[in-house]
Amino acid sequence: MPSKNQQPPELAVEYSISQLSKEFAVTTRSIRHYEDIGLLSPARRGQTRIYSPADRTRLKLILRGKRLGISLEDSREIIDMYEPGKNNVDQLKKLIDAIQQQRIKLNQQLDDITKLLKDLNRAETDCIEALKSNN
Amino acid sequence: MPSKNQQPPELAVEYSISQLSKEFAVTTRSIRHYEDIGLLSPARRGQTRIYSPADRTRLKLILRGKRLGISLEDSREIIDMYEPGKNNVDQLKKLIDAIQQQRIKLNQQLDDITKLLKDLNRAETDCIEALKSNN
DNA sequence: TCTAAAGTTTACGTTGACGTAAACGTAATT
DNA sequence: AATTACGTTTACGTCAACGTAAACTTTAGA
Repeated sequence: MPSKNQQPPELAVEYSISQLSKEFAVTTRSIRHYEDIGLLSPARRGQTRIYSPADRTRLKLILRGKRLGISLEDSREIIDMYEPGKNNVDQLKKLIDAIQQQRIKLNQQLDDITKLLKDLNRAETDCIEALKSNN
Repeated sequence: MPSKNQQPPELAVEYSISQLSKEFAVTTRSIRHYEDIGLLSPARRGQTRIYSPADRTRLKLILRGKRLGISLEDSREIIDMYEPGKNNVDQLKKLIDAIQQQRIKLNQQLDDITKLLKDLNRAETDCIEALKSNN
């Protein structure tokens, strides 16, 4: 078993699947699924998966994407944006464009969220009103 | 056909399914699906569906939810929060709690989005850097 | 030594959110 | 009268994202 020590996750050098599963409250099945579709590729010690801090970060990004309703396929794209190391000029220009697309979507989400929050505020005050008059 | 006039959608008093479909760039199949699961219940003229401004608003809320990755079931809950008219005290307290839960989730999303935007900024500058040195 | 905990692969099942015909009705245009 | 545009219902299909066994191995601990 990798990393038996109970230090904060940030400091570990490797992780077992169940450690990550617990830390991020996601099933091991999901984590393996992300590997199945090529979003993760942890090292192996024998048969057992060994996750590096980098793997953990990728998982974190995947889950953040999920919370934003981003599909796994789209997450793959986004995550791959972060390493423009070996891309050629053409690729890089595409990347910049994709980044801009994402930004647009995120700004739309920002707008949606603020509106929803306002709606919730109104709904809450309405609730409190109703409570007062209903008592 | 309801509302043949070409005035801005806000001013119409009723809508056909294809009007809404075009306005919000969603298929009629989806709109009917939302009805199937009880998220919409438009009036009928004969067999034909007639959507009121209120129906249109509900659809708008559903789609906003979708953009935020909210499931249709959860959207139903949220939308139902907006009309605390005939609820009893117990229901209202539950509602306020649910509203608080949603707020937490939304604030988490806000955090996620700002982080993602920062990441994208970094990715973009990296891209531009790579472009410079690669030329 | 046996058991319990954690790991593995393989593979079929499920759920949500629609897509995609098929088969038909109605109403306006040509 | 026939085409076109829009509407309807019914029903099977699909795709993503896992859930859920089943059957097995490996390792740590009583």
